[in-house]
Amino acid sequence: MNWTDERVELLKKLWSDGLSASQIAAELGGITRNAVIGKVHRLGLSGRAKAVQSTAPRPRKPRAPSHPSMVFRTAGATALAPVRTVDLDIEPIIQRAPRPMLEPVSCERVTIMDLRECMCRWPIGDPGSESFRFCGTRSNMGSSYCSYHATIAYQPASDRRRRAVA
DNA sequence: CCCTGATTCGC
DNA sequence: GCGAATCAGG
Repeated sequence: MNWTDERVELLKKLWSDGLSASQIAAELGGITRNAVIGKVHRLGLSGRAKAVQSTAPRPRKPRAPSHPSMVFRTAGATALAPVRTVDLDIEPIIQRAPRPMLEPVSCERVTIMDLRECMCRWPIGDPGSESFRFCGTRSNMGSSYCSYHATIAYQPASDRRRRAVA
């Protein structure tokens, strides 16, 4: 890979923009960060005004499932059926935070549309995240069996007057 | 250990 | 001139 004028100009730009050598190397492609640094020095570009972010903006690791039933197995060591979820345009409000569940729940899952007050239900994921969902079971397990279910309310984000409680 | 830039030195 | 190897630092 040779240093064409085009690549050198891009290198200058990215370097002045504060990108790290490895980032620039990835951007240019087919080159190592050492090559970038070497070139930068040969061009006399070293000594940037500011090293952008000393704290690396690392992507966050995905969190663990928010409900034990996502990972629990039944007594027979049979994996639970995949949780059925529904993608709704809702604005959830958790009125009581979930606590660890006492027992694994193995029963039919329902969407938030079918949730009732008596049902075991819980949020999935972090409120505010795109992947946030509600899930519940159709059986009436109640809090004596499942201490994890949360008392939740939701309202359509598009129409907050039509507030409903699940 | 991960990352960073700086430097050296054989090619 | 190039860049891998190496170094020093956060």
